[in-house]
Amino acid sequence: MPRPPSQETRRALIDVAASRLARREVVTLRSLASAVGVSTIAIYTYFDGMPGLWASVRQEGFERLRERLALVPQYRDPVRRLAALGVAYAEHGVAHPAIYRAMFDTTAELFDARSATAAFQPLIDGALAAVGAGRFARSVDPAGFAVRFWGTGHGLVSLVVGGVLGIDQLVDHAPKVAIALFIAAGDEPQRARRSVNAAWRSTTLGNPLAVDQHGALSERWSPK
Amino acid sequence: MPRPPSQETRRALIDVAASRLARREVVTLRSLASAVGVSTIAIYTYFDGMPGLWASVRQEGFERLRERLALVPQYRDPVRRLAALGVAYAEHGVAHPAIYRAMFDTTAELFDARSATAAFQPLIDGALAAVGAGRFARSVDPAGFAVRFWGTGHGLVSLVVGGVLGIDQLVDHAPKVAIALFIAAGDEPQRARRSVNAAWRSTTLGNPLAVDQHGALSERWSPK
DNA sequence: GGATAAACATAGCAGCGCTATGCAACGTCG
DNA sequence: CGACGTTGCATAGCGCTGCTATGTTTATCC
Repeated sequence: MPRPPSQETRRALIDVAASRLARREVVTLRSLASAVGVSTIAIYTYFDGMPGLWASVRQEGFERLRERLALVPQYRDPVRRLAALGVAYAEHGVAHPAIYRAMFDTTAELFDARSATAAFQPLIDGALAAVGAGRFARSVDPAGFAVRFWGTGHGLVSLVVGGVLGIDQLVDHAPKVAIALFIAAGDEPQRARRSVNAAWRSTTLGNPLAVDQHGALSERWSPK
Repeated sequence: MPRPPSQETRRALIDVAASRLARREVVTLRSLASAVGVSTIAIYTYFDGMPGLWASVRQEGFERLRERLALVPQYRDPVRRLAALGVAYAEHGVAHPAIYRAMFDTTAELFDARSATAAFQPLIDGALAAVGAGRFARSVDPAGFAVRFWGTGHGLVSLVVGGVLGIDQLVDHAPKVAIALFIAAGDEPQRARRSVNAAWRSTTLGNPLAVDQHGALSERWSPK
């Protein structure tokens, strides 16, 4: 009997919020409503207020990250694939700093964690493959390795996104950290270096005008 | 000729802001002013508005971190000292999550970066000592190593502070990452493990009622 | 085609950061 | 030592925020 909600309005609100975030414009209830052409009530109908909208924007961010990581090829070399996932993660974060920040802004209300879990699943799969291929020691727990790989990478990326480190420092240090973790997981040093260097050679980091995998021009990154 | 500003009022405003932050209370201009017993104008007289106050709170956070790291003993083993600095950093961040978050909230206005630099200086000195003692390869750049050590640790700590990872995961993964970085810097694996394990054995992490170095009861940490 | 329940608009609430105005307090002078 | 001038500081009010009470519209079901 009830009137069905308009999924287009819901999507438009999330998209406009993400867009305004990326353009570094203020994201207020009124600005969103007027940009979409609805009244302020819509944010309550669809998201139960601004905290709920932020939760949806974060979820959208993890979904986009998942899509991005899903595009990373299945290299024959499992360690190279892990390194490529790391590069893609860094590129994505640096290309979309405002949304990256929002994703990890945990002052906001929790959201459905499944989208975040899904985004990181390739890392666990990659570590599992590296163990299976004999590149990592059998004693390595794939999920644990994925946490270390992601957690350390997140540290560097978030510092770049926050303007504390420059992109050049990310390009300098991230491969070194990855190599260190791969070797610690049991990979042979020479092979680890080769796999990581191959992945980092092809990065578009530092080219802020690069067109990303979705065909959209990257958010310009500018150090504060 | 002018009337001199009251440094006590200035300090009280910063302290109350840090205290309210730690208690997870809202930090508003009006709440600060009424808690200190002054009018809202004081925030403008001393900090030129709320952004300036946040900058001062962040600076205070880095100053406290510096004091904490300065208490780490000068072990004879330079790698053990680096590991102990890492433990102290993690303990400090986990004990004061709200202030830690504020310190790295780079949406706020920039502040005098010298306090942040001063806080991290021990890491650079430590890496330099490790190179000097022959534990790290001579080719290792101390400042670069410090960035990797800090950046990766910051990643894990910020995820714990944000409620994404649990403290148990920090205790599990941080030592492994440290060992990986030390070995990659040229330290002998056995010695690296010994130094790191010695440092992490004595941590009070996971004991939320621990009294910190300043004699104050730690901010209770509760996962969101 | 009327009943019903949700979508949605309008208007107004309290609270926010900020500022124009005016007075009070202090160090520097004649 | 008292007038001056500069700054500290209080009061009141502005425009904005997120939010909600009220009433109307709209799509679905019987």
